[in-house]
Amino acid sequence: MSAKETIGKGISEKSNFIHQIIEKDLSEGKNQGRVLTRFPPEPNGYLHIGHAKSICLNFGTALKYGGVTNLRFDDTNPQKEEDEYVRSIMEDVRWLGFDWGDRLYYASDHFGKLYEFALKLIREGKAYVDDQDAATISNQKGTPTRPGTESPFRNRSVEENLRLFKAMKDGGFDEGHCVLRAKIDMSSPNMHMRDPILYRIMKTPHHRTGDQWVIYPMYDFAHGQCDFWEGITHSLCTLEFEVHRPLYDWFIDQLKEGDYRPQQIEFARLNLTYTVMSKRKLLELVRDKYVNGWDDPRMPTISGMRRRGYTPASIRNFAERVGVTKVEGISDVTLLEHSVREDLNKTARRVMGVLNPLKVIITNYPDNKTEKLEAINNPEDPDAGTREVPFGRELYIERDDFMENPSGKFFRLAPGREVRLRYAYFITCNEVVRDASGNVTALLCTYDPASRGGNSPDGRKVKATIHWISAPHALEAEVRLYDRLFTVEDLSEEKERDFKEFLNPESLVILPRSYVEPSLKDAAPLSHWQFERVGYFNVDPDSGPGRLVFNRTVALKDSWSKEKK
RNA sequence: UGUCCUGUGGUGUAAUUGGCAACACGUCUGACUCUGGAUCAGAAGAGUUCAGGUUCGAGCCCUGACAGGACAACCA
Repeated sequence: MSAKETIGKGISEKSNFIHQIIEKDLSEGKNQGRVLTRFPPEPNGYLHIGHAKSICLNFGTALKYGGVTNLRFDDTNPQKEEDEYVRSIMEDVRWLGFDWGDRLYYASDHFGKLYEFALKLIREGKAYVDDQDAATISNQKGTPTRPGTESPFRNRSVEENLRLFKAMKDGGFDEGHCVLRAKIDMSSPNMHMRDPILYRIMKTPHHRTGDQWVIYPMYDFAHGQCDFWEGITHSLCTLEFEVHRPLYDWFIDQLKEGDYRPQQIEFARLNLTYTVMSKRKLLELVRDKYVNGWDDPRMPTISGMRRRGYTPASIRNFAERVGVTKVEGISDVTLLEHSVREDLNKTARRVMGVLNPLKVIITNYPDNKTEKLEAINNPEDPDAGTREVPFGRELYIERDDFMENPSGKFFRLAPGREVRLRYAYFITCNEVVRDASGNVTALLCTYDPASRGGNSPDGRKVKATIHWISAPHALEAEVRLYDRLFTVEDLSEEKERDFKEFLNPESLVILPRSYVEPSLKDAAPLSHWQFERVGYFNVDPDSGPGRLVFNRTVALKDSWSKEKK
């Protein structure tokens, strides 16, 4: 199956300013009609929903215009990058439904050419070796409003620079002893043009090149050239690189021979309410154990969302919905959640699960009798068929579905009130059983045998239908309820306080003893289910033989919870 | 006292490139329903940051303000 079929129609149908630029380029015959994009993560962390937006944009755009997309790892800093991240990134991109085919690249593939290019700049008098330390160079940079000053080493001879740079490469200097800089303009209003550093010495083994190199190019010196060598036509990146573009263009000007040059177009990164998106902060949450790893279902990482039960289609649809612009804003997580419900509503099979059980005894139902009742697997999908659920004298219902003194618009079970048990019978609550301290421990009810299957022969109506599970058949399960990780909508507004102060203490609530119906006995890890009237859940990989663990992906929309407030 | 970027309902985006501001999410009604889900029907909500200008006509063009953001890592 091709990527396009996998993704299905819908992806990239909505246009945006980048598509408009590309359509104009295409109409003018630019790049011989070629569209080649790239997704260039640094393998120093796990991908998050913000990356998902970029992945959908890059791969989706190429797909839309008959082009392809390169996956390129920007691995120019061996101190931060690891193979574990490379693997997780590839897994996540594939899981999202995209395919880079054989176009897998690493910035480190281009180290040789980058070195040659640096040599060329030196020969042309456009780069020099600076022996000053980091602090000095930084001070000489000036500030955005004050011009910088030139390094005393700025005017070394070409020969000396060549000799020094080769010595850097050959390990002749310690880390930090010197760097290679471009000779551009120390008084440029654009800080990035003030003799940027091209190469630094780093005696750290690289995850791919080992100890072959002891000098490594800076990102700014690598990225644009990698695009160029790979033949990228449209280099889509986030807004903060806008000010870098003149520098990238400067490098390409020194490099290019014909008309071709990659075109960088910047778009706004994704921000989400109640969420942090910086890799640094996510790493901190993982490293200091505020969450249980990169794939903790509360994390906005792709692996976290996968474990939480979000689907690739829901994430793609979300990316499509938020669109692509240059306006920096914050998208509402509820839009993401809507996309998740929308997809799961169509595909997730319905089952019954009781989160907080309350025992119900049907006093007029025969002891030891069990019957099988037919239940629909998915009303949105007739092909999903039906299943049988066991029914008996003792059941569990949801504690929230009973209220001793029903208030306002509560129309579920209460003393003297009749409700329907989904797919089963009408029952009426007659008596409340309590323990010594007065807590409700069970309900004594009677059922109407004529209402079997949930229909009343006399046309009698009940206000509510509730879910239930036959007590002797119930499967015990651990249910993990997730809520937003942070308590404030927009973390970027809270500059004075540390983001961890806003962690939601109730972001994870574990219900150790919930019950689910027996059909879930062999539910596959990561499979999606709707617990009727409650929410969407999926099987956590922590499950094993005899142990079921469910994650609440997202709750169902619940107008009663609004009523309560 | 720099350079660059951006200002459209609560949020995210549109507006055939100068022609009565549209859509989605959310919100609120109502219908239907064996999920207080889904679905369906409808409503409220912006006159496009502000002030000028060009024009028969401006969210789109021009000028000037104002507001927000990015840029001063040997990070990416």
